[in-house]
Amino acid sequence: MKVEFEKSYNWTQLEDQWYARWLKKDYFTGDENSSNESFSIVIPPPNITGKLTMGHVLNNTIQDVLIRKARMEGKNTCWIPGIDHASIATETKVVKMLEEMGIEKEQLSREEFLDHAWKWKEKYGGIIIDQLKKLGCSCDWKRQKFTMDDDYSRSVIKAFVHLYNKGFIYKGHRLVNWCPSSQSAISDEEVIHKEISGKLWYFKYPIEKDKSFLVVATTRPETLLGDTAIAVNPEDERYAHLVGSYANIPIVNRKVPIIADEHVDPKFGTGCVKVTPAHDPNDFEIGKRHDLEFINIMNDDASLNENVPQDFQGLSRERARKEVIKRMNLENLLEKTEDHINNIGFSERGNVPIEFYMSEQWYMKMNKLVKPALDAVNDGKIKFYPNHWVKTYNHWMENINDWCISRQLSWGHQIPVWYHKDNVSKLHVSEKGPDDKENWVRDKDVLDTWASSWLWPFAVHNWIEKDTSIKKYYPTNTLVTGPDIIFFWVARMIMSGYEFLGEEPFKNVYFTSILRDANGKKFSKSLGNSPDPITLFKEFGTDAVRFGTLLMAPQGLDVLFSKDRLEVGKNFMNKLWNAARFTFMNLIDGIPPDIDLSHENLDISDKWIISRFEETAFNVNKELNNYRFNEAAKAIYEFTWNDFCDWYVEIAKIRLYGDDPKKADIARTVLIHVLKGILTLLHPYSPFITEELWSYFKTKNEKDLIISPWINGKVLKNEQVFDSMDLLQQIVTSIRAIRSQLNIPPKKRATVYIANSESFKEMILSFDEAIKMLAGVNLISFINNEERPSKSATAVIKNMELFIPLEGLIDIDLEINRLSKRIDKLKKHILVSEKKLSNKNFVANAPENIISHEKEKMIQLKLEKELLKKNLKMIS
RNA sequence: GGGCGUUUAACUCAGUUGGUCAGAGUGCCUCCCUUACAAGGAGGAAGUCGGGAGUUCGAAUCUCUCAACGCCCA
Repeated sequence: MKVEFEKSYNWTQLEDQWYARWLKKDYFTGDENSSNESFSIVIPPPNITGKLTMGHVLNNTIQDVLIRKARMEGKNTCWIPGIDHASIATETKVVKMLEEMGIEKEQLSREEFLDHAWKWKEKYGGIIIDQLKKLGCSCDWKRQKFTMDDDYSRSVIKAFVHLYNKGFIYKGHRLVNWCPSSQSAISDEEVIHKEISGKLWYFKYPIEKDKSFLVVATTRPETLLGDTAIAVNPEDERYAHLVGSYANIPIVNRKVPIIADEHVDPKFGTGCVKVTPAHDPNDFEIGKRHDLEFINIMNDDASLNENVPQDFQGLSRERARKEVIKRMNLENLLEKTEDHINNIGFSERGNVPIEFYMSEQWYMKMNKLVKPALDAVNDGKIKFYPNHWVKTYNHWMENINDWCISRQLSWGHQIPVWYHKDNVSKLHVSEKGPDDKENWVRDKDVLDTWASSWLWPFAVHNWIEKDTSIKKYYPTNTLVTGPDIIFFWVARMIMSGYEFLGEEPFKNVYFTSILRDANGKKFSKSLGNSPDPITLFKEFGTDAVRFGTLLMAPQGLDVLFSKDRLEVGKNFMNKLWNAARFTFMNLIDGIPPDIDLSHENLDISDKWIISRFEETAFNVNKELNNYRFNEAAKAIYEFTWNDFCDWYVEIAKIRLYGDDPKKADIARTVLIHVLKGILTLLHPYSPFITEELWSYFKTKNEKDLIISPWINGKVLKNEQVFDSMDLLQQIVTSIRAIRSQLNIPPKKRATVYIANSESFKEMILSFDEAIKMLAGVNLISFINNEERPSKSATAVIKNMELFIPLEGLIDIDLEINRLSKRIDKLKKHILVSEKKLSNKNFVANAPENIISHEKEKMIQLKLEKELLKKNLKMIS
């Protein structure tokens, strides 16, 4: 047992100390040989380019709460951490770094580039892991995985080959979402649609047969250079006579057909559109239907290629747009320009508008993978919290498109497909590759990062060897992640789980809140509005940040984050620290002798605080089981502050400072018992401070808090105790209110007279001392109805009247005012009550208990009103 | 255009199967540096529960409708 107790909690030192001890004691490591029930979580692997954000704090604290609680419950816990190689993001960073060193990626061989990338990973990839440790995450670090570890990579390749052999993976030549910044294809999910205010240009295209013009509206003038048709709606009578004839594309001077296609919206622009099959998905379909020419006019970086007139070649798309407009204007072919709101797709990573680009890519067929994944969620095998995400999930799954999985990058898992040198159409697909490697060329592309991380729940184990850990820890219990990656990751993990292991990857999915700043703006790097968690840890203490963050994050709603709200957490930690310090300071010879609380003669406050604690523990469990982390935190907070500190500790002082050592020991024992209970319940939220405080009170036989038994709590039927405490609190609060409102100086002791006290007299006598201490009273005197003191402030509790004589103490007018206000309020409530009870329908239809309750309520209200009126008369 | 969510005190949120004077924290006002804690204690003011309609004896709660805001999809 410790001897000193600092005046305030000094977290900076203690956090690191405790974390080091937990690691040393190996508390975080899952035991594959344990026969205890398993409880496992896989971390959503943060990106190696990333630093800890408040989003990570929220997400990982929740996982830590789950895993710490399970550990205390005696389960065989395993929280598997790791990081994600993040193809595009990492490659972008490495390319940039190389540029700064004066090296062009193109100058390097694949191997040389990867060498640089690996070095970069070694240098920066571990930052976020260290930060997670600062946060206190109790991950099984011995199992830490990286998505490009050897065994993990083999799993990814194995999965590809498996799906290829099943016919689920194919190569397709079509329009893809192209990111000109990373110069790679990206999937539909990586395209972010934004509304941008732009323009609509009206161009005149000469009609071949009669030298008149056809006006088309376009948002993308530069694609004119790749137009191969003009299209109108077949129902559109304005243009019916032109269908089948030809127009001339200005600048390029190309003769193109005027066609009719149902896809054309007659209400858009002039009802007449230009068709650029190689650069627009709708036009691509039109092109196929009408057998049009597909002219690709762009390079990989979206500059114009050799398929456009010489003076446009090499121009950026932005430049080309200006030039086309200029030329059209010069030739008098620009009819007008209108403002227009454009829905533009941006590349998620590159943050530039995407192009639709014709290219050959690898796709994964989704239709067969979807079914078991859809069923699992809809049959409740996998539960979502909040449940409403099921609808979003279903909608996406039911309208799923094939998944473009190839990326034109080097950093990632290279696609295990080889093309024969003599005949490119001859493919080899396998994990090992062809035996005669010299005759084959491997596909240069790598897989979409999500096509590796969708295997995460089982590839973190040695899936290929099927080692014991996969049996122990798959399926996992809960996935905690943001709703923004429900399609990218959650849905795909469910599909892969069923496809490869025939079982769901997790039983529950908790979708976290989205963090916003105080103005409701989403936290983002580009806005720079996201606070640095490490700075916050230093300023408030990590426990306070964890607790405060969870306290402000309601299930299913966004979080408006502000530092002020972390103050709540910090103050709470201070309160807890001081409650423990108080308890500790009152232990005379260390922890009191072993007192069996179930047999000792406890006083009402003891019984009350123990019952309230059990009830709180019960509620905390209930809330946690429903993933209501804010509610559970609130329950601990309110119990600790309002019940334990404000009432129990204050009442206990009577015995601690009294002269009966036996009674004092009982109070000490209860204080320690409840305090340790609070530490237990709070530990998952705030592990450092609770472990530290625990160390002051733990007995020789007890372990560190992190592995001490969890408390489930129970609801004790203890009405007498609750009624007594309720009465005490009412009396104290009423007296305090009178004192405060009538400006009775705090040091001035008051005398309280109680009339009509028969039924409560004994109860009141039993906590006579508590009332005196808590309410600043020197004498409590029971009186008859006839001897009511004149000139008193009064309160009515149950049917008792409390009198505090005013003579010499205060201003009578204040009391007159106070009583009048209360009487007005009572009148209002009585009116409502009377109206209800005089309603025949109410009396006839409402259940008996409601009616009797209403009657009783009205009697009480009336009684209080009458008594107060009487007293008002007496003093005025 | 389709879907989802939100709307309760100045702010952030609770409010379970409809019935108990509609609650909490922060902020605000008053008093108090009382020997665990001023990062604290005591008290107080503050709400036509987004608008409208309906169901019901009774609606913050159920139904419909309108509105505003946010997110996702097309």
